[in-house]
Amino acid sequence: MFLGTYRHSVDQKGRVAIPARFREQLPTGTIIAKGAEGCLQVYPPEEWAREQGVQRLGSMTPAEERRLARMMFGAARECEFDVQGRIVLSQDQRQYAGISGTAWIVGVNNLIEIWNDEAWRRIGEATPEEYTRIQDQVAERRRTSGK
Amino acid sequence: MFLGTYRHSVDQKGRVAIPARFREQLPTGTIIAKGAEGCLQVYPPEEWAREQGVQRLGSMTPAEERRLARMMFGAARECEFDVQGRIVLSQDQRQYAGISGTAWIVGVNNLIEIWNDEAWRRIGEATPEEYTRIQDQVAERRRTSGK
DNA sequence: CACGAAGTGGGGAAAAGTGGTGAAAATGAC
DNA sequence: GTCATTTTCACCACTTTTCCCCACTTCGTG
Repeated sequence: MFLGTYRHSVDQKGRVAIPARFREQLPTGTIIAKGAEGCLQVYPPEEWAREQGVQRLGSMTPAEERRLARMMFGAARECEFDVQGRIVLSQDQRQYAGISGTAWIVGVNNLIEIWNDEAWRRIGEATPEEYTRIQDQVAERRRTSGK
Repeated sequence: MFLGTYRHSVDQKGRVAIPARFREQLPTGTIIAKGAEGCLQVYPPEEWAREQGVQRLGSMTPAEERRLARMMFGAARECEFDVQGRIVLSQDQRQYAGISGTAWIVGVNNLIEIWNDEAWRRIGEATPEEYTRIQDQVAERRRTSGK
């Protein structure tokens, strides 16, 4: 389980330190991919396997799903850690996520997300009022849509 | 079962002592997260499991749920007790709950909440009249909405 | 009043994160 | 095919943060 938010620096070579708490849960075969809302997502092998199961292409696959699968799998890469526990974000990945200088590294239960400052401020930070409202909203939605 | 309110100090490192009565009911795997109305909530493992059960993030997760999952898990941490029985509140958590100097630690049946002075005075203290009114309000709401 | 348990505060060792340098590998030009 | 240039990655040194341990104070109890 990945929990917590960390702000780490990204140097000119695109290196980011993955928090030690996260790193020790990430075996080789961990994948980094593009994610929704402009973040990058780090998948442990089992979680990646789950995605592969969900997004399997075939002759009956609708166009939109084909597109998603191409983008997602096409842009993904295996993570390689250096001795200090850092991974290198490719030029392409940094551009996609708008990352330079610093990044937020966020544990989201089953996977990890990497965000640029501005996007995380918009998506992830919330006043108590906002947080309460969103929580109530999702709770209400679950209640009405039959759990 | 967690009962009672305690006022403890929060030092500059963000450490708070959890009351001994509470601590002895909290096994490893206890989680601290943001809660509604600006408090922090301490979940014993079973309570946390029940709470977050559904929310596994994947490419098929709807937007609202993604947002909530990011905020919820991003702000949560596993509690780690030192030898004195204290936990560390992260910078982010302290800011969210407006905590510095002292905090109220409140047992609320199945979980524990942590409040700043001012918020707890507002939320937690009530005159007999208020108390009665709120009780009746909740009872009425349950009656009308089935259950 | 004395004793023990619970809470508070601070200092130091160890771990985690950051930035830079140099060697090796890959790429491209001639 | 060779040489030069650029990129990549492994290593090293430094800074910062975390957390572990010790000592003191306070509170409740016998």
